[in-house]
Amino acid sequence: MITADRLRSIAFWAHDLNEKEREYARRGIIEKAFAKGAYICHRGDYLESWIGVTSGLIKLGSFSRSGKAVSLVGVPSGGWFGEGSVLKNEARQYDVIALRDTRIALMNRPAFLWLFENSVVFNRFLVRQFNERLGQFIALVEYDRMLNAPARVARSIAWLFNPTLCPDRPRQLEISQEEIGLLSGLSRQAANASLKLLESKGLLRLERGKLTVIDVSRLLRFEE
DNA sequence: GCATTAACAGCCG
DNA sequence: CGGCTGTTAATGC
Repeated sequence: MITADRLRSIAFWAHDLNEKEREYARRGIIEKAFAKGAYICHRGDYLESWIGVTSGLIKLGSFSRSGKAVSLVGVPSGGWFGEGSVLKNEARQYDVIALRDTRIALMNRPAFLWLFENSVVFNRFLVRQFNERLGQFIALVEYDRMLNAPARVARSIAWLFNPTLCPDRPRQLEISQEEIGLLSGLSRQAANASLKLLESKGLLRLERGKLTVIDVSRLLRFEE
């Protein structure tokens, strides 16, 4: 179980809840650490928790029948995901992998369902969250069929900075170019070339193991 | 053509 | 040293 202070710092959605609701949330949450490369869950698992990334970076993805990795979307520190699987009480649709050492928060299903049944504010949050994810997944269709490498990298990064899914993210993100490649479904070398192009266009700034986003909305629309 | 893997040198913490 | 980056060469769809 976590403290009220801890809840405030890891759960942006809890800010507008009333005291009783926050208390239910707090008591339903534990934290766990995962090493770089570890699976947080596999597709097909019944993981009965709603998950928040409290530090580090994870990736939602899966494997095609041929064994090829399909990367869907990254979730950076501050983001929460998996509400669909908890609500429907169904198996996870995707593998979840820690791209670097990562801490996650797990809210158990009873706590989640209590908030779902009792809190209007929490439900408003959920609707916004679902809506935003739906937009991302629709954009993913375009992503595969129409976009070249730099545009893919641009979107993969921009999605990490989605202000609804991950509000108040610092513009600077600790992420290596290899991890960008994993998120974008590209090799490290291809990610490197794309990143340099995006930097030359003034959309972001590169440092060793870090990047700073300069213009999220241009990244989101970038095509070349 | 475009992206991938392999390989290597340079750099930085 | 070990991890990250920038680049090139060879290969594949």
